[in-house]
Amino acid sequence: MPELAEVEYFRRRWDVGLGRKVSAVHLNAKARIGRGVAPATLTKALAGAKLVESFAAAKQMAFRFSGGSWLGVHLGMTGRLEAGDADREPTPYDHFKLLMTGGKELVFVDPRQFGRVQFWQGEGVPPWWEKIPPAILSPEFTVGVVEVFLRRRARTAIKPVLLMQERFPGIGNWMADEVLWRAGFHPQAKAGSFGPKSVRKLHATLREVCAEAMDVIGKDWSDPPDTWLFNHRWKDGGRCPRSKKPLVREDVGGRTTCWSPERQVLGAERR
DNA sequence: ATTCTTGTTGCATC
DNA sequence: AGATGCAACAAGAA
Repeated sequence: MPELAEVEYFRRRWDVGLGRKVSAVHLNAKARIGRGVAPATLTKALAGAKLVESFAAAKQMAFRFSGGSWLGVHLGMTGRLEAGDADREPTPYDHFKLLMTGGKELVFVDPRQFGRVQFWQGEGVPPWWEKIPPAILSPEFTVGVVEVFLRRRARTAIKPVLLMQERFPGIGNWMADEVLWRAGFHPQAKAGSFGPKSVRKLHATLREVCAEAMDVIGKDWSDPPDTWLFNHRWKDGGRCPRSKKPLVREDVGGRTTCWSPERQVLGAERR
């Protein structure tokens, strides 16, 4: 579920822990989400540490604690962050939990366990955090870098290309479909067939969808308006909010993809 | 019962 | 060497 804006939303759910100290750490050692992290190391470093600040970038989060300790969280497909008091009803998938002063609990819930936690202690930001490419909403995300990347992935359909985190950090399945639908490009158009005008259009639409998603979903997970593809994409018999014609759902590059055949025609990207 | 899933990675192949 | 495609991970939901 979690893409760019949902990740930002979940980051804020742990804000209740800011300024509080960790009184206990629970990591389910058998859960896949903790692969590579020793529960004892985590407990030793975090117990008594104060949660100082948090960050979200792409589909990742980082939580900084006093003492130079960093917790990284990736939510995978079904992960979510919750916060509650001591009387919070546990779920069977509370694989990681921080008990905080004041009786607050910060919980990482993930049924499928494609998500993960990471830990790092040292000067500055963790190495894995530094490797996250420039955000789509940052000045470094230029038309030029999009153009170069599309050329490099020339023979791949544009849909799976938009899912590549190395260039489009935070874009997931629904955002990729939303972008292509708004920009009017067929998901199976080859990345290499995009002309200069279309690359500019794609770049601008990526920015637009990211900004609107952060605004609508990132703040309080409001329902997106019906003018987005988002509200129609999973429904059988769903219709395009612009053309009112039936939407199509089909596998593209291994992922279910929804588009409006009326508006997204192969070849339109050549301009 | 069967097929689906809003993500990533590692591996085989081109 | 770099690009491409796909199975695997796990478990609930439809």
